[in-house]
Amino acid sequence: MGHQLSIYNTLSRKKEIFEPLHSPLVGLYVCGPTVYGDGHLGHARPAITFDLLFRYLTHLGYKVRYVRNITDVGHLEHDADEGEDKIAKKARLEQKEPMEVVQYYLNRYHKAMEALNVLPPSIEPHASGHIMEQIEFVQKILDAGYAYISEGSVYFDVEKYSKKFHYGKLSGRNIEELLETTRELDGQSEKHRSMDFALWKKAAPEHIMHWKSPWSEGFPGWHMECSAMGTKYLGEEFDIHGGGMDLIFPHHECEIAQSTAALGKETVHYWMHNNMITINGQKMGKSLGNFITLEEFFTGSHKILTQAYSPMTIRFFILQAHYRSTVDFSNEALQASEKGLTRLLESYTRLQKLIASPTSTVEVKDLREKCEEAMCDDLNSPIVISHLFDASKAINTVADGNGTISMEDLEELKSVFKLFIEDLLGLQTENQESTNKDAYKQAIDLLLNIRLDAKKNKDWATSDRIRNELTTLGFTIKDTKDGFEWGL
RNA sequence: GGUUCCUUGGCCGAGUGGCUAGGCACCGGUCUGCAAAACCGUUUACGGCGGUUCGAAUCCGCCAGGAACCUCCA
Repeated sequence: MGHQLSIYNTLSRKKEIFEPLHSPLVGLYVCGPTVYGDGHLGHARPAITFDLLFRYLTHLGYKVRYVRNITDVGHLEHDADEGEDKIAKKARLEQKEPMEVVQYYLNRYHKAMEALNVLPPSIEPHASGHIMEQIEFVQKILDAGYAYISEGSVYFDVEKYSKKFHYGKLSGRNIEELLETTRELDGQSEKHRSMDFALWKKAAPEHIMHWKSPWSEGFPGWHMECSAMGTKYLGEEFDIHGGGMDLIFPHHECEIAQSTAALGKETVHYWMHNNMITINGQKMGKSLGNFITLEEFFTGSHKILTQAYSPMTIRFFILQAHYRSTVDFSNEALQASEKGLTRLLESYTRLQKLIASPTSTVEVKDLREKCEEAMCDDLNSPIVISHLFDASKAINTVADGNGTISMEDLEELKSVFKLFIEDLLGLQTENQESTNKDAYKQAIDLLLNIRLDAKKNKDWATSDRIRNELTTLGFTIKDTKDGFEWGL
């Protein structure tokens, strides 16, 4: 390894060399979904981004503890302190237990993640399973003097906190100004200031999810779960915290404030944020109603989609852009990704069948190095992919008989492709259910061998019939110099 | 209004001072019974105007357009 991993830290707004606190151990926390609806394209972005990070850190030899939470309580609609709990609302509408709603959407989320070949995290804690930890965390903030109790709810005192610490350091918000302009107390609210946020909320009578606490029968504020669960599983200081850019404010800013107030120190060393997926230049999101669920992508059932897209196409589409860029959805862009992915994976299949020669006419020696370099540069997956395409051109040249490759180079190329395509980018190479059955494979081979004989006898009718009928069934048939290739 | 960021060829999308990104599409060619695939070649760029520099897509300023956050969102 000639390179050091550098990652962009939102705190400093620049790339920094990654130095773990307790190498080889690495703590990674990523904000997971609020499970009150089906996962959409937007959910796939952080999942895939941090899956790539998880895989790469592991490849570098780190022992990663990856925590991705499940928000199943406390996430309110409309206003952080006034709206209805999202899970509870869904449960009310569907006349179900809140946990029934949670389990249903969580199962579907897991299924989608598995399809996208996103590795499961080491720990997937539920907010509702850590109420005690959250109550203790709130108590610590109260004890430290940075929170106040009002009508059974507990609020974070942003003004007091900002006298000693920097509230706004992550989002770049200037809180001094806001404090000036909101000096007047708002008599309508339990809160002293509009910018104060809830650590614990007293449950209104209609709320169906509530727990006992020293202050009231109620539930934790949304930001609380990440502070409590992150520090519980990764320690009071840990390495990386990730999530979508839209969570920077208020969620992550509040998390920093909570942890700093309670523990007196910075908990997170590197903050990483993936950018948004847009549709017609606008953010794709639940609240905007312009989202397409992952299920709809896989089946092509959304009206905006001209076809179905496989999970691997979605994954490749996302990896073809850098995680800190916005990426704009369109059928055209997805179809381009689909074709590109096919090209890449077909050359990978061809690679397995190449015959070595005494010498090489293709250059493969620095491929591994170039790919590692790109990954180390803040996970630049598009560059990795461009290098792999260069290599796939070399593979095709050799496969066509227009070049040669030595045994040494061939082994290196196989090793690099396996590492980057399968292990790191996580692109599954074949549909294992359909092509792994030997009898099935041999039957297709038999048909195509019959076609080959027909071709030799210039029996084009038989030859074309076999090709056309197989094509109709969804196969792709390609003639090569001395035989054929096929796929589904 | 405040904060942050973006504008690259027909489309997507890297690149942050000099060296062909890459993919998709298009066109020409090789191969093929035909087709597909593959390979070779070609074409289309850095929002506008200034500035710094020997040299700028890349740095600085202004202008235009767009986005995210400031209320829940990945």
